[in-house]
Order: sequence, then C-alpha cells, then structure tokens
Amino acid sequence: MTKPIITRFAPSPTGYLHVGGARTALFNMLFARHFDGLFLLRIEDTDHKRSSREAIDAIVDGLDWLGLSPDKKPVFQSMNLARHAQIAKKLLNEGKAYLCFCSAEELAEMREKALAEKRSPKYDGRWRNRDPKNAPAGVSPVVRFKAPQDGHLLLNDLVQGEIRVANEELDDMVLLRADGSPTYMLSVVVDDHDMQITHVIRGDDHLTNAFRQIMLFNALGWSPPNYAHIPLIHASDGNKLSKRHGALGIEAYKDLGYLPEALLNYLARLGWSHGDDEVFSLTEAISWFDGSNINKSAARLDLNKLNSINAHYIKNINFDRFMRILTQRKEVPPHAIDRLNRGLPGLLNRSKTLNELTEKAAIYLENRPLKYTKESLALVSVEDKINMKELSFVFNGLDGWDQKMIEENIRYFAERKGIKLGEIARPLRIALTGFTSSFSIFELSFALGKKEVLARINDFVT
RNA sequence: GACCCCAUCGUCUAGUGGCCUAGGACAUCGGCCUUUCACGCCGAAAACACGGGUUCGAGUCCCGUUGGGGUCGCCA
Repeated sequence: MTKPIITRFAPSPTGYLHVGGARTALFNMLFARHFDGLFLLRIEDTDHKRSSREAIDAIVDGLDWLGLSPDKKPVFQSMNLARHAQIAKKLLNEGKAYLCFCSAEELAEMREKALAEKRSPKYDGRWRNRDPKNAPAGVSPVVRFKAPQDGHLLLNDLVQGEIRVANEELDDMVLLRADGSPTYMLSVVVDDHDMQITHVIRGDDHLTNAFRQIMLFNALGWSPPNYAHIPLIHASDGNKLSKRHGALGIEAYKDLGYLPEALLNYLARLGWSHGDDEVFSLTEAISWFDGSNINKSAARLDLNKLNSINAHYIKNINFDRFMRILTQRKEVPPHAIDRLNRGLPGLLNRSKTLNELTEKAAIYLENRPLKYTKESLALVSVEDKINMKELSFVFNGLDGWDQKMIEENIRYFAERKGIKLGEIARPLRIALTGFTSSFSIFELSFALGKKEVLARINDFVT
C-alpha cells in the first residue's frame, strides 16, 4: 500500500476568499480526488491581530458555495501553537537554532545598509555564534533557525521544474517570536508534517518559501512534501490582482450572477489545460487532473470568457433550480409560475448571468396594466391598434394554445391582411411587453397564456 | 538592488524537434437564419518578444537581450 495523497488549501483568514485562492483550492481538490486522496483545509491564523472570524466564515462559505469543501474538519493552526513552540525548543536544544537579541531598529538598519550596498537585504547572522550571556538587558530574544550556509538546495517543483538556490541566499529565519509564538515558516512545516501532507499546491509567491521550509524539514529529519507552485492570476490589464484592482471576493461573483460550476470550469481552464477542452464537468476535470499540463506563466482574468462559460451553464438550468434562483432575488406571484415554466427556454438562451436572467424574467412577473415607454408608443399607429384588436378576435377563437398554433395564426393573419409579419409583430410585442425588443412573440404569447395575452392586448388598444 | 520564475493571436490556451501553411475557445468584424433581441451556423482578421547558437530541420533545445512577475518581515 502506498501512502494516500493528501493535499491542503491553507489560506490566512485576513480577508475574503478571492479567485486566486479559489483556484488554488480547486487544484488541490482536483489533484487529491484524482488520486483518491484527501483534500484538507487549514486556516493559517497564527497572526491573531490580523485574523478574523468574518474572514474564516467568508473562506469556508466561499469554498462551500463552490463545492470545494474539505474532506475533514478544517485545521486551525492556532490550535497547534504549543506543538510548534516545542519543535522550536527542540531545534534550539539540538543546536540547530539559536537565540537572537537584535532589536527592530538594529534589523532595519541592517536592511538599509545591505540595500545601500546593493546586496540582498538579509539577516547577517550576528547572533549565530554569540553567547547569550552577552545579551543586552531588557531584550527578549527570538529563536532563529541556523540555516546551512554552504552548498545549495534543489527543488523539483511539479510545475516549475528543477530550481536551484544557493544556501547563502537564505538567511536565518525567525522560528519563534519574542513573545514565544511561532512564525508562519515553522508552523507550516510542522503542520504539513503532522497532517501528512504529500503535495503542497500553492501560489507562485511561496516559491522561495519552499526552500526555507525544506531546510526545516531536513533539520527535523522529516521528508518534505512534493511542491507544485502555480502561477498567480493577474487582473485583466496584466497588473497584479489586488483588493483595489479586480480582486473580488468569491461572494462578489455569486452576487454578479455567476454559477459556481461555471466559475469552477473557468478557473480550472485558467493555467491548466486538457488539450482543447473548454467546457467540462468537475468529474471530467478530476479524471484528467494529474498535476501535469499546468502552465508556468501567469494568467489574466477575463470576464468575457467567464460570461460565455456562465451562459453555457445557464442553458442547462432546470425549472426547479431556476425558481430557487429567482425567488431568492425577486417576489414571484403565483400566477407567474406557469408562465415562467413555459418561457424558461427563451429566458435561459438569452442570459449570460443570473442577474440578466432575473431581469429578463420580469416580463412574466409583471402585473397589468403594463407601462409603455414613449419610444414604444411612438412606433404605434392607429392601424396597428386596429390590427391588434382584430388579432385578439383570432386568438379568442382559438381552440387550444401552443406555440406552433400561435405562429401559424399570426402568419395567416398577416397574410390575409396583406402586410408583412413585422407589421404585426412590432405592435404585438409592444402590447405584450411594453418594449420594442423582446423574445419571439410566438414564444412570448405561448408563455404568457391566452388569457393574459388577450388582456394585455385589450389594455393596449383601449 | 540581490535571488528566483516566466514569455504562442487583444485574452485563455494547444503544441514535448519534422504531422505547423502554428490548432481551439472568448472577444472583435462580416454573412446566414429571422418578427425584434438573443441563440445557432458559416466565414474573416489576429500570435511563436528580439538576437545569437545547436541541428539536415526549432514555436519546441542552449545562451544572451528585452519585457513581465515573485521573494527578500518577530505577515502569511
């Protein structure tokens, strides 16, 4: 038996779940499922000051909405603080870490000096071999990792390939803060180990962290997980995605009227590909997603494409789901239900987002008498009204009411009057909707129902 | 600044040395369909960043340039 694949999505709860995070979660989930493994969620809340309950809820709810809920209860990193600190102490005892008494000012100075000398601004290891007895009074020390200084580290990244970094580029990172709390770098390593994470799939911005983390794994005698650093998502103009710039929370996409499966499909296609496949189900994605074919370069967010994928999924919405969506957004009078049911195909065909869908559905929700726009009425002549009146007699005499029958009768009516279909269609459209453009009048008439059509025409001509 | 990463149509991408006269999707433009609006269908325009190698042959391999991105916290 080989070890099961375990992945994790590890956001810090300092804000909402954004698209980049959602895609990272997706990739982790896809990969785990593909190998019949586990997908876990770990909330990285070791920074109390910046973490919030609201952010945690936003992340969990966002994942839930997308259908990316983890296979187990989320792990809260803050619950493992004692364990992390204990590991740091162990390193300290083994001489693999040391106490550093540098003040914040001292560190800042060090950085500025390095920058001024055009060197990499890193900690110079001044307390590496100094006796703690020489410590200045009143300074509580941090614990720093005694990082290897010679040689290099080789990372075989699943996405980026082989990357080599000289150890001298990495400085002695802080493991334990002056108040005794563990830093991110320590916590991640310990938790990834304890949770038996086999594959860390995360944003590109963590690439250099991987080297520091591997150092720690090595010092602890643990074997590091596999790493896959996926490129970041940029805003549509190529700039970095930020809160001020295009980075909306996942719930914003929900409010904008995107379907979760559409967003997922779009996100999966951003940076990953399976040949020329564009629209595919989650199940298909899972069967295809084995960690290969992930792009190395950053991708831009493109709402046009999202819209088009969303439109595709909207076409597959059934009536029950449609009603759930609609009633969440609008008051639906009982008399409208049958009309909506009949008019659904036309509604779905014409909407790229749920918001559009809801707006378009309004035509079936409205109560008589309709309001006609000035532009509409300007196009209506006395003859038009006479024609409508006559058409209503035709409708009234109809035995039955389906789209085909309606179409045939309207066409025949126009033919008999010796006028073009458009001459009937235009006023009828205005009579039924109040607007100059709408769906097919045949479709509309059918969906509205005979009684309502007759009533609306009557409103219109009188 | 140092280190690391990246680079195919406007955008997302296919491409793993000959199948590439570079394919698909979105967007754009034109046409068809047609009662308007959509949908759908057909078609067009549109890219290998640049310069050197390697090779019989390079979008594909190597080097450099340029451009973009990331990291360099007692944040994660």
